[in-house]
Amino acid sequence: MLELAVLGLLAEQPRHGYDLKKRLSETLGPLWGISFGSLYPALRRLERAGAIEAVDESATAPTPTGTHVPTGSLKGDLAAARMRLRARPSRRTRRAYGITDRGRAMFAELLTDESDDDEREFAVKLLFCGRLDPVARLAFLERRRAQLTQRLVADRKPANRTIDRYTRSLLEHRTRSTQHDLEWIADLIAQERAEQIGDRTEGASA
Amino acid sequence: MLELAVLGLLAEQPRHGYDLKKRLSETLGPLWGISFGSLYPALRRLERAGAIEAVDESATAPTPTGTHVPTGSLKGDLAAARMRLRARPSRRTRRAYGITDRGRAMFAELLTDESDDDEREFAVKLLFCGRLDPVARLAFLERRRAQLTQRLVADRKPANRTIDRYTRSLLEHRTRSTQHDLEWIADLIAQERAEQIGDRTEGASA
DNA sequence: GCATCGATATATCGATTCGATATATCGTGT
DNA sequence: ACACGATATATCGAATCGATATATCGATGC
Repeated sequence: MLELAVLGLLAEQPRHGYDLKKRLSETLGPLWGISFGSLYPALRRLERAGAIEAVDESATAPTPTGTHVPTGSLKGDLAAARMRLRARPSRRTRRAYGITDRGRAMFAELLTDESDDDEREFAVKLLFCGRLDPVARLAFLERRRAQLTQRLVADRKPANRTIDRYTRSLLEHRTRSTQHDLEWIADLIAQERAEQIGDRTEGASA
Repeated sequence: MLELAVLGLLAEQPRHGYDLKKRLSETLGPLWGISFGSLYPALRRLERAGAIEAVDESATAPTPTGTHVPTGSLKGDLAAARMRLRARPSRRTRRAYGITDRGRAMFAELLTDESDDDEREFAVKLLFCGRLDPVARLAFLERRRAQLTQRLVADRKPANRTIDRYTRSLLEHRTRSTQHDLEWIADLIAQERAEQIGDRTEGASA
């Protein structure tokens, strides 16, 4: 799971641990607060497996991450100039990783696997599903749709036991949320289909 | 977290592991698929800590869990009669646990703690917040509201980096979901307030 | 009767993840 | 000069997961 996320980000460009964590927390937000205690071990795992490797920063990365958008003050400019001079910002031995071919293969495999994803896994895969071919992507979204539909069906028959008031509220809210999710996925699917038809038509007319 | 959930359920009545897992998965649903690999160790932890203890089933439990609502056929009745005769269904050495005073104290403490809950923790606490006094319950709900409001504010300023199409969709959906959650909590809070006022009025008139 | 299947039930293992903590550097504000 | 907050990596023990093993029971089919 973490490995998929890490490989997905590193496939774009080399990054270091802190940066990976920031990106992922920004995007996955409250759904998954990744901790360094899992991230750094994961990086070492991936490195041992030959999926990623340490790279020289500044070589490949045009945006050195920590640029921070200086406040525009004179001091800010000076600081930026100093940064540029030193070439390597290097806050406490920064270690950037890049993805290898082996890693790319691994990523493709993890992204393609058709298991019954939980909320997190779905979110992570969605984040990278732009790298799937249209057919696989549609299948991925359809799987999610089926899953949510199934969940709604299960929610339909309320448990026979006595339900506390707050429990009932939670259950009802969950059902509404699932419906909300379902509409969202349905929209995504509709868009995908529209585009695929569009592509075909263009292809035929060309 | 698991401890809070287990103690909360056992405070109602004695239960065994499998049953606990079923109840929790039913209610927390996709948010938290508790595994036996965490449940059984948790039970032993709690037992070691003197928060729960093995109890004789059938002694306290009027509903033997596995009642299953017989199909109404003759065979079903016979099976039920056999069950009743044997008194102890006992599928593979079933171990039921009951809560102790120590456990009740622990539960109260876990439920009352005012940390910044994640989604799971909030759901679990909500499940049991009926056992909080009205003031503490309102405070709990208000904390959640503040948290969600804060999250919306954070979502407001979109990252400066380039965002992939699916990432954007995910982000937008997350914001909508948070709004949805916020409305829900606001409703719960409104209800609480209405009732507290109602109680005060009744008390004054009595 | 008997075989088999699915639900019930507990247990354990290795691997993953979490949460807290330690440490260090850098830029900024005072 | 100093403190502070953001950046950055690392590690530890504990909690959790996911898979697997094992056993019993009731129901279904032959």
